[in-house]
Amino acid sequence: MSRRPTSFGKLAGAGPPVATIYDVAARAGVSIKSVSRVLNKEPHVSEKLRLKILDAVAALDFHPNVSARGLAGKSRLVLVLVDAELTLSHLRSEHGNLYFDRLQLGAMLKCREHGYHLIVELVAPGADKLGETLSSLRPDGVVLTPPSCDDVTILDKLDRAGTPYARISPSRFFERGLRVFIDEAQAAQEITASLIDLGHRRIGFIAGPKDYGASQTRQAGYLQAMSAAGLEVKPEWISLGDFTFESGIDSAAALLGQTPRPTAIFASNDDMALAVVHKAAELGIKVPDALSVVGFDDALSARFCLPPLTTVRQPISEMASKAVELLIAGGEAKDCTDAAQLPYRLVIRGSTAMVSSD
Amino acid sequence: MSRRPTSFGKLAGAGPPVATIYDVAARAGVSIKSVSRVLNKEPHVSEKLRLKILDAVAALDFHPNVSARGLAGKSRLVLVLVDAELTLSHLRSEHGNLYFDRLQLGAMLKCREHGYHLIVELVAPGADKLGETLSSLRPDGVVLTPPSCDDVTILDKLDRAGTPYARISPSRFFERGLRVFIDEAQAAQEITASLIDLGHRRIGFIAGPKDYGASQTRQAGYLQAMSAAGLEVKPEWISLGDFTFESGIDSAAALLGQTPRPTAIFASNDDMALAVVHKAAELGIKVPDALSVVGFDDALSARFCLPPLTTVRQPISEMASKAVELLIAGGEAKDCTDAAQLPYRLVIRGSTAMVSSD
DNA sequence: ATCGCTATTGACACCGCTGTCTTTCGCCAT
DNA sequence: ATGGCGAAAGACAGCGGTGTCAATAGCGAT
Repeated sequence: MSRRPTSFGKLAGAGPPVATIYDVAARAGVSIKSVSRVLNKEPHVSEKLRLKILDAVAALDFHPNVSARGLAGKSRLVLVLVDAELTLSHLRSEHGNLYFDRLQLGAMLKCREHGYHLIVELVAPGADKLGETLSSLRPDGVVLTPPSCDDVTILDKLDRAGTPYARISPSRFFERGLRVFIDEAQAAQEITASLIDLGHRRIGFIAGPKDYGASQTRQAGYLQAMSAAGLEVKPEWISLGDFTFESGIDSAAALLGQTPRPTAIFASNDDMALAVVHKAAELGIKVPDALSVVGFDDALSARFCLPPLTTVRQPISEMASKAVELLIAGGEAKDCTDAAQLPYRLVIRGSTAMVSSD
Repeated sequence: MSRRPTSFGKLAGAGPPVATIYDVAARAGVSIKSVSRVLNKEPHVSEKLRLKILDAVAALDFHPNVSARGLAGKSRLVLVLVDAELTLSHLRSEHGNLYFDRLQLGAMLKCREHGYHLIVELVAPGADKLGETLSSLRPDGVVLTPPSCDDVTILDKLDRAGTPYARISPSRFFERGLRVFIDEAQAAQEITASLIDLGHRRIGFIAGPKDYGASQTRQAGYLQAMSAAGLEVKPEWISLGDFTFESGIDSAAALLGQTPRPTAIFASNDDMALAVVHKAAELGIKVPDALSVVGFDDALSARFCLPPLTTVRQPISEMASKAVELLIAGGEAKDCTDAAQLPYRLVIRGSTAMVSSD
């Protein structure tokens, strides 16, 4: 047994005494290594010793020091990277956005459950400070959200640092890192079906860039819903966008210029859906009376535009929780899953309605 | 010079090599202590050495390990305690709330500025896990917001742990911890004056509990504005509440039952102001047409009720930034301020209007 | 050239815990 | 009893920094 002087009870000026592993070991009459074994649920500890140690731990209200553990092994820190531009734009617009609240809540609770802690850091495209943060903090895992989860620079830096990361709803590079996502094909199919149920027959679709996996998937869902309903899809009903508002304007113009024009448009993301609403207003087409519009993502703006957008919501909080879970599991075993699919939810808002007299 | 084997370049399985202070020392041909001195801007380092070391630091892209520093000295961690109930209720209500986004952004940027990191943790009344978090994380400081910044249990635990904390907009125990706040008296005076400017003469006031400092201060501001405008304040115009919605209902009933009744009511917090709006609707009194209502705090609900509430907004982001600044300064010097006052802002919304024909 | 002093610099212990390796213990077979 | 063995428990060396104190260097005064 070590004769190292225990710090417990010393009357240092700063804070009151805080129990260390040495104090616990001394009180239980064992070596610190045994205490460590119990704390980490390692095998090879007799039940008798285990109980004695647990007693001492409780009596001293001992909690292992994160820094010390981090120095010797895992940091037990999970880093959440918050996108700088996105955050700033939220703050500028007076719109509330629950994305980060939900995200953090989910991540935080899961962290707590496992004795991990959540560090929040801002990241700007280019990720100047990321390398510094990684090497000085050495988090056990990083949670990424759109759009930064698709930023090559960031992914590269993480790979180079050898830090595991979980990407929430990535829209490309599907082979990189751990991933948490929803079944986009199914969701796309379902939201298309909801338009069909409202009586729509001529339903236009605005695709995303063809090199984005998400884009392909959503289009497949749209096509499948149409064919399942026995509806024909005219080639000109599908317009190619690139997920930006601007491209949405062009696509909307192309779609709405047709005769007869579609009575509903499914834009494969909210930005483009917003553009459709915008263009429709410009053309004097009333939404949802004369045109139903649906998007995808439940973006911040979707909730606050006029009319608010019917779209697909992802369960952010659960996804964050799952992301942390995967990261922690990944640190403890090699044979763990590297991806998880969660249930989505259709959010019906004011931008859709029964088809008007056709 | 130490002959300790440098870890730089070792081909460990996990991550790529990361420079340590030993690597820097070796490359610069100095002792690690000198490197440490330079990193911490300590005196007693010759300019020549300093430059050599800085060169090595840059060349190796070295960033000191937070865990190691934490173990030996300061943790460089700032903890933000997020109120559990508040957060959950935000999530339940579909209302957006920028409070935490603003708070975190401000705190985060200031942390980054000083090489600190932000840890976010949930805290529930009772603060079960707080002791554990404090003793295992040993943060250099904690940022508290309402309502947890007024929770005795939490303050006690922090004091007992000897952890410095900064309270944002505390409403009691003004002598405890570091404080960041706005000039409530002045703000109350100004918002009262704004009612007077709208032509109101009979302005009711709903006070908070008399043992709350904030309450006293706001009332003083109200009285001062009235007297500055040469307006009399009838005793029955002041009703005592306790900052809860329920007490606001009672006070509103008392105030609105008078003849002639006030044309405007200043409730000393938003919850009570909301209650006034509620009671007025019940009595068939239109807000703002027949009654102007103002609150205080710019609470979450203030923005989203109908009509949205005119109130006083605190600069959350700046306050958080200031809080972190105070905490960090406090850790480095003894003679630092323990309180800071920041500018507020009147937020004029739909609950106030020119007084109607009297 | 020598002494004295202060400004630099370095050696070394230590922060609290985990990984590795050794020692010791309990128990069964011989 | 005696040897063999796997499980239990401990000793000890780091992890990457910081604090303390001793060693050294630089430099004006004598």
